[in-house]
Amino acid sequence: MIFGFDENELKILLIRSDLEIFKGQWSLLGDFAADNEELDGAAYRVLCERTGMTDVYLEQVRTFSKPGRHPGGRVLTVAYCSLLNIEQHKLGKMDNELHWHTVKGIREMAFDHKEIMEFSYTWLQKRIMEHPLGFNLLPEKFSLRELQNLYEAILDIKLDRRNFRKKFFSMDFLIDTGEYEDDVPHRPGRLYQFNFEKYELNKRRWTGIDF
Amino acid sequence: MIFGFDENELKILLIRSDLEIFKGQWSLLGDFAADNEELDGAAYRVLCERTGMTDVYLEQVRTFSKPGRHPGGRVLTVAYCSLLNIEQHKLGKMDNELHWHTVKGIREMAFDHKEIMEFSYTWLQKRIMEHPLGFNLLPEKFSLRELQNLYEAILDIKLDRRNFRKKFFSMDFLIDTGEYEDDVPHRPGRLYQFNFEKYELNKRRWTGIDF
DNA sequence: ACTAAATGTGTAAAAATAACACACTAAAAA
DNA sequence: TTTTTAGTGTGTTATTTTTACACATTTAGT
Repeated sequence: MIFGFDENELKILLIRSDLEIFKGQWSLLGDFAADNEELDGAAYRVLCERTGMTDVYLEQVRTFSKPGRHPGGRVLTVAYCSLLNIEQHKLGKMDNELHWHTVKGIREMAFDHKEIMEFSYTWLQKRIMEHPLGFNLLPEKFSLRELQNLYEAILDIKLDRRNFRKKFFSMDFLIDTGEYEDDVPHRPGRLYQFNFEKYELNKRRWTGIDF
Repeated sequence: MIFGFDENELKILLIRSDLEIFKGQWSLLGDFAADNEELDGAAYRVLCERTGMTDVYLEQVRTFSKPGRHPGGRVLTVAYCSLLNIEQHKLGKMDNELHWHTVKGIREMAFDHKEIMEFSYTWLQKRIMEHPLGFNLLPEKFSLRELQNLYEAILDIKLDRRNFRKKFFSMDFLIDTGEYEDDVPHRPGRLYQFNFEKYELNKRRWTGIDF
């Protein structure tokens, strides 16, 4: 499950299924693990191979094991969730078979991947409430508005501007970089702070997913 | 990971390792899944075979996959967590090779089972804060004191009597059965309510682990 | 008879969360 | 050029949740 965030929507990276019976359907990225490969490493390998990116958030979600879930025989799938900056990925050359889909818009998928996706999405919604993972979906520097849009998209709810800001500042993860974004069209509003002042993650205070 | 609760301590059911190199060490209960078996079902099968019990809480925790974690070759372990009423289990004839250990007292285990146990224990501590799972470790009818002792043992903290009671009553999961326990030595205290009045789970209100 | 340990009970403080309004700015529309 | 619309900045209050806390009472143990 490779998630990205673009145009204020949560996206997921999919590939066209290469199996005849799932022709035209989309499937999650995956691969078989080598005999001597730890699954964390295998998932990371696939991630890097497919996206060309490194240093990406990745965490195990759950194992799916229904018999018959793969037409070719018995296959267990250990699902991993990854969050990356979609812009950074798009800058590299995009594999032709890969496509970013909106999470909300997907109707049908190959195998039991719809079920896996829905489970992982619910998992992510919960996870993001407990750990500051959202940063991984944004560029290094971002505005509060971008961050709030991200949370609203993932959780599929509206958040209060003031409470959101209060919450994040109280956690003390954000550093005000003092920079402003200038080369995007200005929105209404007095000081542009919310929209254009850039923040970044305070890495001294946040050293991992557990806090 | 088969957890039980006895003598105010969290216990876990272990078996002596049958491998020479782990001689004398304890290991978690497990088995290989059959070719056409869903892992949920396989875990449940092992659970029933070993304990003779049915209708037991069981949930997937995580998959462990380090190469070399099993001397006989590549083995992936999908850990499941089960909570059962230890009294009920003890009433059946106890397999000679099985033994209930205190979770806190275990020093060494076969394979990487110590790591799996610690991960699952942490998982359980978190899980039990979010879902009312504790009931599964107690007999059908139990006192508030038993329930509090259980939470204190699992979380390894002291809880306030009044706040604990308030919390559980506000959740509205408990039914006062009107019964009292008489055949155990009375403890000090005025009305015995906390210690001896029996409650049971309100199954109308609690239909699963998600609430 | 006395001591020790555990009980029953309610309230107040603190912390976290949720709700809310108005003046201001810029873009878009008229 | 004016008007409308949408979006911003800011602080306070109310609500809810969580935590802290004391004393009279009861039984077991000595």
